[in-house]
Amino acid sequence: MNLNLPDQNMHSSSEGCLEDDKPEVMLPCFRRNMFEEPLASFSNGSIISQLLRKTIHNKRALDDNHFYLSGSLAAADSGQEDQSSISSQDSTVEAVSPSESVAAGASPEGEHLLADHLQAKRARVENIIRVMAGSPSSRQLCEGERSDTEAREIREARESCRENKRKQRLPQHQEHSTFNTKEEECHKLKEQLHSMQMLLRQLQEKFLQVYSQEETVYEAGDAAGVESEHEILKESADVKNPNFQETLKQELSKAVNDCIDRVFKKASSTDTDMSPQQQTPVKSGSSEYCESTKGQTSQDQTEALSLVVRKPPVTQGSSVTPAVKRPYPMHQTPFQFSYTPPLHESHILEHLLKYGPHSNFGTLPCIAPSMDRTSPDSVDLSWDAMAMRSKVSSSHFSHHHRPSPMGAVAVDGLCLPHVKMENGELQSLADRNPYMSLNISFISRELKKSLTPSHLKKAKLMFFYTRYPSSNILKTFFPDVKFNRCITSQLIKWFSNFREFYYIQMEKFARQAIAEGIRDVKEITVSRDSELFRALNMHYNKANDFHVPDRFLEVAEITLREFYNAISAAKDSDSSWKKAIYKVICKLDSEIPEEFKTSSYL
DNA sequence: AGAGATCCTG
DNA sequence: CAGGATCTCT
Repeated sequence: MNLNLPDQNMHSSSEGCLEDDKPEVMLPCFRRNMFEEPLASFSNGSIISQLLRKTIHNKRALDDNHFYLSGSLAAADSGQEDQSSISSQDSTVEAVSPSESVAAGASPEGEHLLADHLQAKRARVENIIRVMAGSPSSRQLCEGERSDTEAREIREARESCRENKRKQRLPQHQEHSTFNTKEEECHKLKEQLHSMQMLLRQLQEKFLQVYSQEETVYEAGDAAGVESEHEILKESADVKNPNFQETLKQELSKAVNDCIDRVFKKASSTDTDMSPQQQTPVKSGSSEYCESTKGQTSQDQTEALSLVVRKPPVTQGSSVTPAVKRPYPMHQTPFQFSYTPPLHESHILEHLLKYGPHSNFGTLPCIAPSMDRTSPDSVDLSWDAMAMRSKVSSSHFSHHHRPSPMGAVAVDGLCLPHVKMENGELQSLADRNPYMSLNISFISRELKKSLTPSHLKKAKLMFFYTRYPSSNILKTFFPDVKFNRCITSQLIKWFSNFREFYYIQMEKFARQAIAEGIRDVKEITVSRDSELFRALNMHYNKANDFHVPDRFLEVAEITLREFYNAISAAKDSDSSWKKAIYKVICKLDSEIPEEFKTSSYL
């Protein structure tokens, strides 16, 4: 009554329209990686051919095809292959990589023969990769078809490998360090290959699973869908999946192929750096490598499939934390092959989401220099995990609208909100890439999850801006949450509880003011020093690491005055006297900062 | 009927 | 903060 109720402008703040999406945040790097980097990486397409050419006339070399087959199959197996199989793969890398065979392609008359060999070998390598992507049955077939002679050759090669290892036990220091470096690189390469192979299968499985759910189970709702999910999967998989499956296999095979090209190129360049004398004992290098990597393989593989990536120490490249978070910093790290982390599933998934399956996996952080993020492994999507990280640097989180305490490490996860923003762009991409949208939908869905304590914390902070969020707002601001009826209700309930506490405090302090003899409503104010504010801040911002917006103080003051007036007018005798107040307060919601839209905000 | 808000209780 | 009851609104 005696309060000046805010008009519309009062809460249509200057923070921008809710739907004011900002495509440019993401777009530049998106385009860059999608269309430029793959081109660059394709220029390396003939690496395998070059490497094969170098070894083609090496009569003493073991049949590397067998090695490839063995190694690939070993890696394609779900980590249960024995160590000797894996080490044979290692030795293969070594056997091919040396570049000492200068004479190989030198003789002109050998060109035709060489070309034939080259083609044949390349075909075999590609075939192996296809086997990698193939079904377990096809794999078994290959195993079964392997002749006894071949098996024996492989065993002999392994023996030779170990034998040479023993002979080379006492290398010169320089040589040793060279090999160590090379081992390190090759080991990481092997890990990456292994990871990709694992991912290949997982992606295939997920693809099948999700595609069959696409228009049936998921839309029908969660609870009911779970049980029927498998039946639907069975029914639809046979009809729909083959084409998509094949295409996906091809795409991933292509990616793996290119990855291998890069691997060999790197290995080759490493060898080139060696002195001629060091290059000569080719097998010694391979044997050393073969031995030394054996022990680590099984251990290192164990975490390569985790979606939640362990975070290494934050590299504070720049001294100052950026004031404005860039979801995809343009910062590019130099190509440091030796220090690249293992290829994680999350990398693959993110890559697929951002660039689509037709893009080149060479743009992945572990392989290519063009990382469009500062922290290659900050891929965890969860608000939860980011909140955990924020505890480390929560001291930064003290200013209004300060986007992220993570600073340079700020990550949007899969940037689901951005994906929504980019509908137009994505559509054009999807036109060129029919599987893009499919990837986006299923990957984002796969990675969403239920509410966590960190979501609760985020919701409380959001309460400073909105007391009555709609379900749409909730969906917008919790992009990493898999919404269903239950989750939505829970979130709504949270805000209901927040309001309850809020209104209880208001009534309490209003009565207190009246009891204190305050006669004029203008005497009632809410500042950051107020007891009321402290109570509210303690409830919604317990850690006190969030700067409560001034607008919330205004709203609190208005609410308090509403209660004061109502109680003063003895309206509280009416059972529904609060409803009028609620009606006023619900109009005072303001815009939630954009930063809250990111799943990684805190 | 279902969603959402409040009230009450633990 | 969750669960249940009740009420309102569509």
